[in-house]
Amino acid sequence: MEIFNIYKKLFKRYGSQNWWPIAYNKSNPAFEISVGAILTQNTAWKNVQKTLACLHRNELLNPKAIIKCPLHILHKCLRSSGYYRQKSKKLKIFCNWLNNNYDGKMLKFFRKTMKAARKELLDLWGIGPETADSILLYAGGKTIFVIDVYTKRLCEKFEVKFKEYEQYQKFFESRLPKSAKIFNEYHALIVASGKDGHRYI
DNA sequence: GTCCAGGGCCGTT
DNA sequence: AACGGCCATGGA
Repeated sequence: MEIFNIYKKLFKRYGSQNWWPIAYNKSNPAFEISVGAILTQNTAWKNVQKTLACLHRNELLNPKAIIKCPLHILHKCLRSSGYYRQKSKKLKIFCNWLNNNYDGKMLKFFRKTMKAARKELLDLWGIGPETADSILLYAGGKTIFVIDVYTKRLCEKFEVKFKEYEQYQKFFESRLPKSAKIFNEYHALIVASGKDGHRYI
């Protein structure tokens, strides 16, 4: 089945997913999205929501506050997201980078070309390809396709298998309209479908 | 009790 | 380049 047809099929079944879900900073969501993208690494979103709520409660959903926050306080909020020591460190590194280079503003960062922006994110400790691309697509509106474990399982169903992340990415991007909106919706639909074990594909 | 969640880093081969 | 171990909580 064609990749774009799978998208249409999933859309008909699951409808618009409205990603990325924003709970708090709706007027300036890019930072919250980036934090969520780091927190949800190999972790159920439900557990991340508790952390976001705690961060918001403690007025920690901004770069400067996280930079200043003592580690043991950050640990408390992050515990429910798992890997809380690593992820606390990741948030600190991300916030320091953002504050030092872009005045704490994601919008300044997103002025860069996508390739330069992607490389810069990947050079940060704690941000790999999926997290970088989630930030670029969902926080920055860049036209880049996010690959995750559900995407690879979907590919397996059609006996499509690669070694590298970027190969999966090219596979999808080359078979779809070059549209951030479609990339956005498709990845979210793949996650929705993956949670059902891709049973309707 | 086991397995998995909207991964990524690091050391060894 | 490839592979395994590690990180850690919470729900099914």
